[in-house]
Amino acid sequence: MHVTERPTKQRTEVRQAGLVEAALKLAAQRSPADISTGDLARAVGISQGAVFRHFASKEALWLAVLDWVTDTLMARLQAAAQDAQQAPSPATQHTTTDPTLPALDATPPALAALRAVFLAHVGFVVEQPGVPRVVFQELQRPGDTALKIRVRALLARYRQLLMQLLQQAQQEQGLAPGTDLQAAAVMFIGSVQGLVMQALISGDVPAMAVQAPGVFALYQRALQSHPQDSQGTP
Amino acid sequence: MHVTERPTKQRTEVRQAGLVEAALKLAAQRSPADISTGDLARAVGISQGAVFRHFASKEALWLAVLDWVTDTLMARLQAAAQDAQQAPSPATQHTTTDPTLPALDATPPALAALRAVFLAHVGFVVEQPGVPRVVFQELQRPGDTALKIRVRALLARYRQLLMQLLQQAQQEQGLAPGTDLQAAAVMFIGSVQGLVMQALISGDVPAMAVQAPGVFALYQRALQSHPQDSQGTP
DNA sequence: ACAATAAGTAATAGATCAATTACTTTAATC
DNA sequence: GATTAAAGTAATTGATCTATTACTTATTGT
Repeated sequence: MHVTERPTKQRTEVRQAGLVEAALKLAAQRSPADISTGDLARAVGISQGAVFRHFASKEALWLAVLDWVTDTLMARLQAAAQDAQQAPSPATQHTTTDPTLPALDATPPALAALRAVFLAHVGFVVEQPGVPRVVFQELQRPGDTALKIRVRALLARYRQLLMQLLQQAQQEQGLAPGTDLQAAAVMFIGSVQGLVMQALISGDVPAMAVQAPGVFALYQRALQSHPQDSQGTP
Repeated sequence: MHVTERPTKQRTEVRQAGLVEAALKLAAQRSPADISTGDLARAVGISQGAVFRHFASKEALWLAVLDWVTDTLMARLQAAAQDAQQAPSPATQHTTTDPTLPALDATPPALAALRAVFLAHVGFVVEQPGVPRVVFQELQRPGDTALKIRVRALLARYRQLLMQLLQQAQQEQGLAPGTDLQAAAVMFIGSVQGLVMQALISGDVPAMAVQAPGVFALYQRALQSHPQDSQGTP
C-alpha cells in the first residue's frame, strides 16, 4: 500500500476535473492566492510541470474552477427555488386561490422560494467552503481580468434570480409596499456573507447551517409588511 | 521640479505612519496579497530595503495597519453611537419619559445609534476602501497567525458594540419580542459586507453611501415589531 | 562643532513560483 | 502489433520578492 502512488495516466478531462476539485479543496483551508501549481500537482499526484499539460496557465485553471462553481451553484439555487414553489411547505399550503390576492397569514410562494435559495446557498458554501474565498479573491482584482469578468457574470445571474423572486413576491402582496428591491437584493447576499464571515472568524463552518434559518427569519421580517401580530403583549 | 524626489530623512514614526497610509492606499486598488515591499517603498519614496529600518518584517507592517484600522474605526463607531443617543434626530425626539416604557411611534435611541454606527461604518469604508480587503485577506489565513488574531480582536470589539446596542434597543421595547440578537448582529455586519461586495462588482465605491440608508431602513424593519402602519392601503 | 545615532542606499543572498524544455512512458488507434 | 498521440517526468529558466549586508549620509544631542 503506497502512500505516494505512481500516477496512472489519465485523460486530460479527468485531470482537469481532479485539479479543479483539488483547487477548491485547498481553497477551503487557505487563501487561493497562496495555492501554487506545485500544491495542486501534489494534491492530484502528478508533477508540477504536468499541470500545464491540462491547463495552458494557472489563470486558465481558476477560470475552470469558476465555471464549475457557476454551473453547480446556479443549478442548485434554481432547483431549490422551483422545488419550493411547486411543493410548498406544510405551513405554506396554498389553495387554488388567485395568488395575486392577498393571502394574509400564509407565506407567499416566492418568499418560500427565497428561503429555499438562501438555505441552498448556505448549504453549498458549507459543502464547499473554498468557494467564497475564490469569489472574493478574484473580485478584489483591479480592472477587468478574465477571472473578474467571470465572477461578475456569476453574481449578475445570482442577482437576476433574486430580483425575479423579489418581484414575484411583490406581486403576491408578500412585501411591504414600497420595499426597496435593490436594497433587498444587497441584504440577501450580504446576509450570506455575514454568515461566511462568522465562519471565518470562528473556524466553525458547519455552524453556518445552524444560524442560517434564524438569519433568514430576520430577513423575511424585513420584507414582509405585517409580521403576525405580536402575541407578547396580552 | 522632480517627479522622483530625493527622500529627506524622516523619523521612524513618520515613516511608519507613511507606510501604513501607503498600504491602505494601495489596498484600495488591488489585493493586499499583491502589495510588495517594493511597492510600498516606491509609494513613500524610499528604497525597498529601507522599509526594514521601520518594520522588522512585512507582517509587522500589516500588524500596524490593522492597529490603525482598529483604533480609527472603533473610535468613529463609538463616537457615532454616542452622538446619536445624546443628540437624537428631529424625528426621534425623546421627552424625559422613562425610556423603558414603550415609545410606540418614536425610534428608540439605541436604534438611532445602530443607524449611526451603520452609516459611520459605510462612511469609513468609502474613505478607506482598502480596509475590508485587508480584513478579509487576513481572515482567510488558516490557523492563528498574529494577523488573524488581530482581525478577530477587531471584530470581537465590533460585535460587542453591536450586542450592547441591540440589548439596549430590546430594553427600550424597540425590537420585536423574541428577536434573535445573534442573528441580528450577523445580519448587521453582513449588510455592510453586501454593500462592499456591490462596490467591488461595480467598481463604484461612493455608491455605497447612496445605497446605505435604504439597506439600513430594511434592517430596521427586520428588528422592529411594528413598522408604522402602512398608509399604502386605504 | 562634532561625535553618535538614526535613516538612507545599492547590491545581493536565498526562496519560491509559473512556465518551458527535452526526454520517457503509457494508452489509444488503425 | 506497430505506430502515433497524449500524458507523464525531471531539470531548468527567468522573474519576483523578502530580508540582509556593507557602506554612506544626514540629524540630533551635548
